[in-house]
Amino acid sequence: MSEEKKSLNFIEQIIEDDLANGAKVENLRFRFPPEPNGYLHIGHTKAIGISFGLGEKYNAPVNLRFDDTNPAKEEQEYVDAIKKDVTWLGYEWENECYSSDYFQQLYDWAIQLIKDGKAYVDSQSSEEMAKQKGTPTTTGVAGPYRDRSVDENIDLFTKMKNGEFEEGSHVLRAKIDMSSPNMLLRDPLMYRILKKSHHRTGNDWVIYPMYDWTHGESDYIEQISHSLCSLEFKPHRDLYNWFRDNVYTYSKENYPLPPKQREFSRLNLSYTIMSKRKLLKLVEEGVVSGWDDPRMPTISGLRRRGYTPAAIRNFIETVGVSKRENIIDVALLEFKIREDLNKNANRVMGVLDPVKLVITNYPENKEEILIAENNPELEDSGSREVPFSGELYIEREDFREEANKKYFRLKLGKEVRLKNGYIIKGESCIKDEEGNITEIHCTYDPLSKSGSGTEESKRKVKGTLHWVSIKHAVEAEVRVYDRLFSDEAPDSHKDKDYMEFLNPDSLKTIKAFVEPSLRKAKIGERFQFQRLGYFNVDDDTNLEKLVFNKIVGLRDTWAKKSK
RNA sequence: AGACCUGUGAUGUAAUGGUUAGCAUACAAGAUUUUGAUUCUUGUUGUAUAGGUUCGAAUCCUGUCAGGUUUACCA
Repeated sequence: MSEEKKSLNFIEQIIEDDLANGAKVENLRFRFPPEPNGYLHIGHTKAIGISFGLGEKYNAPVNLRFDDTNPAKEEQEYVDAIKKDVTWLGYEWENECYSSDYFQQLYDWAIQLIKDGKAYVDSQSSEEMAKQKGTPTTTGVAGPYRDRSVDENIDLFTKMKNGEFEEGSHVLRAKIDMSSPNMLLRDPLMYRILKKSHHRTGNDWVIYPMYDWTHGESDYIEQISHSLCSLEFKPHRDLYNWFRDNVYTYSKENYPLPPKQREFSRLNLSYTIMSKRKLLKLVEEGVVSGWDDPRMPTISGLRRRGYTPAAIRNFIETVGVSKRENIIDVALLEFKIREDLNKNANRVMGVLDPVKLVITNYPENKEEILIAENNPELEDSGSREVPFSGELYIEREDFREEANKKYFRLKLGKEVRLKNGYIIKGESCIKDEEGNITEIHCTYDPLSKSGSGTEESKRKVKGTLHWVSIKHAVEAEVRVYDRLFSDEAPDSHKDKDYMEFLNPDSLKTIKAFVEPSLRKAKIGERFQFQRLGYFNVDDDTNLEKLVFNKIVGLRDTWAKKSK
């Protein structure tokens, strides 16, 4: 591998600088810390790619840590789904960690902070506290409980822990600075009472630590060197450091390396949304069939749609890392899956919108076996047999009675080639009362068979059509997807709800006919339906029913021009 | 608007004070093609803005403008 002077992104630069300033490469350690309250989406892949990518680059461990401090929203189902998705993407974590495993340590440190006069129990309502907090432009004021004695604080906090108080009656707050320009430093909450069962700790705890108190200290316990998160946590950094520096004075023998937080901009993709809450609503309201609906931007949705881990990882790689807001064109993601599948997916023929084609001079009842290359882009991918006969299906839009020279497909009096087969000439067509074409008649040139080596077989005709032999065709259900939203940034409008932009035609279910070799196709297998696009075999496939998802269409300059 | 962050073609990103600002996607033209695909060639569009520092500025400084974040017992 030629490591051409590949430029470093700003995070890699920070790490290189740290290394140059004495940090040891063997102390590098990263983490990916999802909250198990929903399914991972393409946006998370960026965070995953950054931390696990750094792990691969520096041969450093990367933990998968579940940030499970809010039992009201978190479930084991999500933990399992997240593990499956990260694994599917091809990453291996060093340790599977849970913030809930640190609840006791966090509690012990909280006691020390109280003893040092750096935390206190507040017994007001959240409204009262919010009022005292001030606003970004006005400073806050101290509440009436801010100067409780250490003994009283210890007593109250112990009782909170022991379940002697109701939810909402008391909280533990860090005592920092009510006039800080950073609102997060105006005595942030560390603990609240929550009498809910936790998916891992059950009913052991009735007080739960808040994100800010938990996250940095979890990094610290795991000795994460660089805690990388998205930009909206930038203001939390001061608080991250405040907690870290205090705890460090208590535990530097056990945990010698203080971690540091750095922030990057999150990924946004055009024509979709990236908020777990909003995605959950699509699931709950039945707009989609589930978290893994192929139209969803979730990892599980992309997987079911037929995306490959390689394509997604390449996409993330190409997108890069910076600190500016961005909306990445979904066309880039589509390019990446085409790039992968063009190289790796076998070619087959299927007709999505069939019309009958009869070859009038083809001997009655004759059948032939034609040879078709599996993948001209991949050496040694071999070939397969495709049955041919005098009655075929072709795509309805591949025939016109008459058309101008720009139309390369079948028309009356003109020739095209049937892929892997013969050159045919349009002769006539039959229509029903409404004028719809029901049958096309053509003649073929028996000497023009593909690969036969004859003069005739080498003739150049402009168009080539895909087809299936009616007698041998296999019926299949094909699900054709369009973008879920019609707007480029559906949740960026202040005056309109993202639900207003739902595309009513995002799913079309079609009855199609495919070549018989696909009878043996396995769930998850991907193919290029020639001239149409890439498709995979959906999970709903069973012995009676073959179901395909359209992953993405081929690039189609003709469709663009003919508009 | 207090504080903080960010502004490079249509989109994303690179250039770490030093040649005509690079790459990918997108778009366009041509060649090749038994997929109007692929592949190949070529082309179009950019340093938000005004000053300053410097021999030299996308890069450093200041102002302006624009966008974002920040006032949850969520993470």
